[in-house]
Amino acid sequence: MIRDARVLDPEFVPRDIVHRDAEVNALSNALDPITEGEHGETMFLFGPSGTGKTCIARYTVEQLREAVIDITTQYVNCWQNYSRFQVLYEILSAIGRTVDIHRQSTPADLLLQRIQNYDGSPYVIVLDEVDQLEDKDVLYDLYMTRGISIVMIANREEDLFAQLDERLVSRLHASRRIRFERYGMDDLVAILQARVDRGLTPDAIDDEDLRFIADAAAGDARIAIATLREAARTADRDGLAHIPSETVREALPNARETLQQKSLDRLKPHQRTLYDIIEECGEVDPGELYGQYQERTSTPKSKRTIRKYLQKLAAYDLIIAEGEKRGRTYRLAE
DNA sequence: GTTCCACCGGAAACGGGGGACC
DNA sequence: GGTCCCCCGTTTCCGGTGGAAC
Repeated sequence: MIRDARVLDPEFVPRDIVHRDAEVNALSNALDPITEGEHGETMFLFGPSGTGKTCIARYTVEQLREAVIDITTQYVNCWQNYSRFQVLYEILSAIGRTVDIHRQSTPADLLLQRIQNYDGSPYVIVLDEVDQLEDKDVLYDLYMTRGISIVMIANREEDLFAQLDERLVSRLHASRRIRFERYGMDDLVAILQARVDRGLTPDAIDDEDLRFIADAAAGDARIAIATLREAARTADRDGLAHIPSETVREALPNARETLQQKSLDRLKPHQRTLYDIIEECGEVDPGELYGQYQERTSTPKSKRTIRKYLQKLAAYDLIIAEGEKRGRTYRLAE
């Protein structure tokens, strides 16, 4: 039944984008000067998870690569590459100047210097999850580097700008922003249908079941595609030529669990302990949480480190930190 | 209204690990 | 081998803040 499993991969970038024409056009226009050998505009893409920001950025950059023969591009996930050094290293690696760079001892300033000295083809950098960068000053350095066009992706505009210093805010104030709203029901159905057409055999799934998935995903394309993938894999494993409705319904919780498990797998052991405690307690205040954490760990980290871990868990959407300061409690995300 | 205190989060310091240089 | 420099995870310090107790 599965003709092309890549299409069902959450990272897959389709050849044709459905229902994001305005966003694609806005980003294409901003980067269009590059086709004339000029500099692209600095862009921000804002919106909730699963609204297609990363997909649109990758797609548009790919289109640009097809239009411009001589161009360099790099996608950097600032979640995985959150330090100044890591970001600069990723950017430098795309222009092949990292051979003699050592991750433990080379000064980050040397990496920046090499990027600033780069005088090759136009360079487009996509910085995904840019709000997860620990050192935001690197954005200023990159902004001031000529020959580089930057596309930055984050969930919430207010949260990102609250983290930037005034110098950066004033520079980036004029940058263009594209806001991504949650997908509507019909949009999600169309996205799923496009994946079905390319990835599955004809009539592999009923329209009604596609609508069920779209409805249950509540505007989040990640969940919708993961559910389709889960259902298709189950039916394929069972040797079926058609995905039964009950398989689709069973796939939904499994898909959510798979997405959540991916986040859980990225946690360090101490972070996982914290998650387990919060899961068992339902809702817990910081004092109680740290007390239980100390009991379960032979070499507990400091309270400050635990607060950093909890911030990470919240940023992963695994937990919710409710209230401020002393009135704060932690509980699992829905 | 005031005081106390738990908690948050920024900044600086610390220490381990690793490469470069002499 | 010793020293220096750097990155990075962690700890320490501390000012700010909101809720509880008085």
